[in-house]
Amino acid sequence: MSTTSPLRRTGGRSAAVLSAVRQAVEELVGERGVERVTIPMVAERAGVNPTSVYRRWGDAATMINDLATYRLSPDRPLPDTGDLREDLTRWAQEIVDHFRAPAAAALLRGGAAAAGTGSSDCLRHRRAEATVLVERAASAITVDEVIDLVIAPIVYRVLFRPWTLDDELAASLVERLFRGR
Amino acid sequence: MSTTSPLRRTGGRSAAVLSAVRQAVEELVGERGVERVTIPMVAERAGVNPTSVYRRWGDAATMINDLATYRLSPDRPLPDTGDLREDLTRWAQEIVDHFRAPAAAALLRGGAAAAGTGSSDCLRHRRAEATVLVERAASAITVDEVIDLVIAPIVYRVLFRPWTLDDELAASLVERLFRGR
DNA sequence: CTCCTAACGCAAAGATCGCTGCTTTAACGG
DNA sequence: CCGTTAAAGCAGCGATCTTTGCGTTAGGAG
Repeated sequence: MSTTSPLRRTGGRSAAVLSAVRQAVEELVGERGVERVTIPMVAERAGVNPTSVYRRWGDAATMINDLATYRLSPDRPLPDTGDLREDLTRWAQEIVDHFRAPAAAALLRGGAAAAGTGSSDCLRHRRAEATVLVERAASAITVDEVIDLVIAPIVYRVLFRPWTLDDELAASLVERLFRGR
Repeated sequence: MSTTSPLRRTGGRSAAVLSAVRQAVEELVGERGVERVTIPMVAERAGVNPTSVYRRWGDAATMINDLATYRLSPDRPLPDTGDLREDLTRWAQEIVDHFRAPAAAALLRGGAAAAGTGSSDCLRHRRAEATVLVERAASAITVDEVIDLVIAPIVYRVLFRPWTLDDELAASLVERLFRGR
């Protein structure tokens, strides 16, 4: 009997399963979209028994939420060049680059689909980051303007016109934000 | 044998099925969220045989995307006041009003979710409409600007912040389009 | 009105999924 | 090492979804 803490097994086989499943989820989400990823599918590609996945995560949504790591972690350092426009450009570029990965785009689609039911905004971190950048610079630019003029067009393209996510997009959107149209 | 064109049946029973399915999908997507709507479910509520739905659309994602695409009738008359700004404002207002209905918002979520699998854009009619308005006026405003500055912010709000779809939104977005920020 | 056949309904077969006992393996503590 | 037991594997069940073959209904053209 363990008196200190409930015994957990984190290494060896468990770690291998976790790793294999994580990679399989990322691949499949990118290939088929969040909705069309099932646990038996993931298990097969990971070379793991479906039961193991069911026992650990319960259902596909929980699994994807847990594993599909947003490469844009909330803890990552934000650009801080001293120039708001430069900061916003780099920040927007990060976001565009991120969503060019099919898996990331698929996750955004899933987030959009779920936004109605779970009232959770999967882009709230981006909004928080915009707030930091804007308030730090004490500029006339508002957060809502950043959302409308930079984030919204990026999101629109990711969802409906992903082939228009080109290298100049981030810079030109931020330019428009400052220039006015 | 029809020599002119492949015979299609659009009226009568087919139209009734389409209408019933459309209403059922809107209701169910609004109630349960896009991911949890299945074809047998839709068929039952529509009073239609599931086979008919499978034969017409193939799968749930295609069906939802198709219905989301046509929800705002392509045949409806566009505003034509002689003033581009006024036309765009009324047009944007129509769209905002439309998406304030929870069922319409839910369908857009479905369209966004399904946009990945097929390369279909359920907002392509809105883009076509914008093209008509802009080209008719021979203005300096481009279609892409209308999409980025008017449609994208509306879509972003519908998906992630639906409570911000207020009465002034359409007018203020169009104003920004003309004024430059 | 009549013919042709697209589109629908029905029913049964087939596939897939999610779950649950039970057995087997191997991670961690002593 | 050895013992304990967390976690993985296996097999099989029920439910639901999906497909398919075939008969029936009714839209559209002549």
